[in-house]
Amino acid sequence: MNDRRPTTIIEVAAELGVSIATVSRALRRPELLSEETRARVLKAVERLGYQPNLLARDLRLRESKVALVVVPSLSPFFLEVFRGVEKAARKTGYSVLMGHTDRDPEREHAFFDQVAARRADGIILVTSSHASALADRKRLPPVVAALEQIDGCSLPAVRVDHTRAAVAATQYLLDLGHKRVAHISGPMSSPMAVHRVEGYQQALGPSLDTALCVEGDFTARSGELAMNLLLARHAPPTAVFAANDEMAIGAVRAAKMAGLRVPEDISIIGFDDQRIAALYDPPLTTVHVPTAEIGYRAMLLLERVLNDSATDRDIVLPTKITPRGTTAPYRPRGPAAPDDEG
Amino acid sequence: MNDRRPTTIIEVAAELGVSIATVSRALRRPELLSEETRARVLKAVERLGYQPNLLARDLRLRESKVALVVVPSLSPFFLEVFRGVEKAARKTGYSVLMGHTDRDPEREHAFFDQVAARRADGIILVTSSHASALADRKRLPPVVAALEQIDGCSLPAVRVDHTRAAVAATQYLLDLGHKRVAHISGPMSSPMAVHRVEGYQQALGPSLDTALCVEGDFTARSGELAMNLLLARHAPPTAVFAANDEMAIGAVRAAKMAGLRVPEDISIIGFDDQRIAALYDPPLTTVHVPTAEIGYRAMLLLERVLNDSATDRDIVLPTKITPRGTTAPYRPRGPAAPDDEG
DNA sequence: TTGAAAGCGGTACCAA
DNA sequence: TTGGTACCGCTTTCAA
Repeated sequence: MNDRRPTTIIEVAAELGVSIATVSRALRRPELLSEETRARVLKAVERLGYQPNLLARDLRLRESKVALVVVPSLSPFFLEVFRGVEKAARKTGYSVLMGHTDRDPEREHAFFDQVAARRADGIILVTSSHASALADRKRLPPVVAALEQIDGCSLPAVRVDHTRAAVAATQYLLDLGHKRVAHISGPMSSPMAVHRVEGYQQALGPSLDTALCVEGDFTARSGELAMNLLLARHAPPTAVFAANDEMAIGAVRAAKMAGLRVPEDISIIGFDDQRIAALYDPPLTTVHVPTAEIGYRAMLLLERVLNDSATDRDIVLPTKITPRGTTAPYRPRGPAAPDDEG
Repeated sequence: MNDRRPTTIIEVAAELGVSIATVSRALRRPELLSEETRARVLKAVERLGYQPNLLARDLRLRESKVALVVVPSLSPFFLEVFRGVEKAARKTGYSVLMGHTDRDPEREHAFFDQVAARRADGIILVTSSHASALADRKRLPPVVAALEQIDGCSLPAVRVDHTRAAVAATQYLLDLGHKRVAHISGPMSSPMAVHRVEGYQQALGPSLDTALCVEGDFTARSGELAMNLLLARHAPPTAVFAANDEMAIGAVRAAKMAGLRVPEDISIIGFDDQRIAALYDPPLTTVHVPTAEIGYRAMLLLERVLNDSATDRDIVLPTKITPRGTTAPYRPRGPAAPDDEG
């Protein structure tokens, strides 16, 4: 069906009796050609449906104009970052290759190799994994970190301050009057999760009760499990800060299953503000992270890194507590209402 | 920082005093070399950190080993398809480029051009838009349709039968005893949405009430709006089939806001079985679509199309009603419970 | 078993 | 303003 090979620059040139240089110029440096020649060439290009072979062009130009986005997993959360990257890429004429590592260092390496092999010009690393792949590499490809800085490196980065945001989330619950504020963290293998616990701990200071901090793995299921554990404590929390929205939703489910009303009996705050947060019932109070914006800026930053080679910036974007339906001021609870006593 | 240019095949050859052909062979056709030479070359490759330039290789070989996945929008739904594609790609040695069109024909064209320009070998079209870009193209790139066949073409495809699945979904509600079953459809600009309405209509047959069919646009918000409309009818539905999960969730919200209990007062079934469906409260009854599997098979099919050039298959995968918490047998409802009377 | 060399399809320098 | 041509880095005949 598709047996004819694509038109090449040689055929276009032959068709018009001009040199291939002229055809090339008509496309890349039209100002160098006479009005007339340019028009003739362009018309022929159109007629023959000529498309320059990017492989050849890129080989000659030593650049591929593609950016590689590497995410740890294909979740809606990272998808938002990707969306931002893509938008910026379209604006700047880049194509975007996307890959996920499943937190496998071997696969991380494979993506770096893609750059070494010139399939991409640079990498946007949206990863929360340790920079294992980065460490033992002789030659680093151009790379920008998104979402958070890679531990131990000081890459150009576009990110948020996870610790500060976690402090704010915890403080938000404290300000609501809650005394026993628990935390469901992400896996300690994820630096992002670590930074968020640190914020929780900072906010609580000396009043920190380690029994109220349970480790999850960022899935809803783990949030459910963690919540069950917390509710089984003899002094269960009245508020919970979960390190991401999925776990927060799991926690809400577990609370409901245990017969608690959210937010009347227990407050829960998530993190990220994924789409599901606003959609959930009740809508989830959470920390908004400008994911798409991060991706957008990261791509722009990568472009600068690729061009100037001098840029070395660390862009920190603000987060924002977004109150919705899963948090409420603390009110003492019990089997009966307080005024039953009197 | 990264000023040294990458090692080329020439440098490796020079280092060893062999020809570049030998180096190339060590990597691509090792069996042609003597044991000893091969070992020497491989060691030098390792030592120098040589990575063949894929641009050059691809130019020579006239293939890029990249597949382009084109989706209409960056939603978690399409992400699942992508996940499957990526898995198959990894297995078969392809890289995956992803792009979304926002249903803009111009951008669809742009992606086809990427193939014409040899940045990718073929396309996996996960689109529900009309094949506008396909129609007015002289030379079609190798393309596989995923999720559904493109109207008017008969591309190799991996898909589900949307109409049949919609019949089953509607029938499921009917079997539950519901008489007034409404439908919230996707936008009629999407063939997928059209196929799903058709199923709804088929299942209802002559008893179809056009007042019970409202058009949405696949967003939760539109589901909410549609539901409000339906509840305002003087004979409101007792069951609703929404053409995707997001709209179904919007419908559930609207029902709750209107003071109805789901599923006691009204049953709602979605379509797709996105992740959010199982997470929602109550968990959404829906039609399971094997999205990742579709992507996986589509990539495998594309590879065959690219190689054999003879394949022309139409693979239809099964869907499955997945009962969860938003549907229940029909029971007449009123302002008071039935036994309040006695 | 190895080497020499002809491309793959462009870009851009140097001349004319 | 245009043409001739030397690359870009690799693969693969064809010969030795």
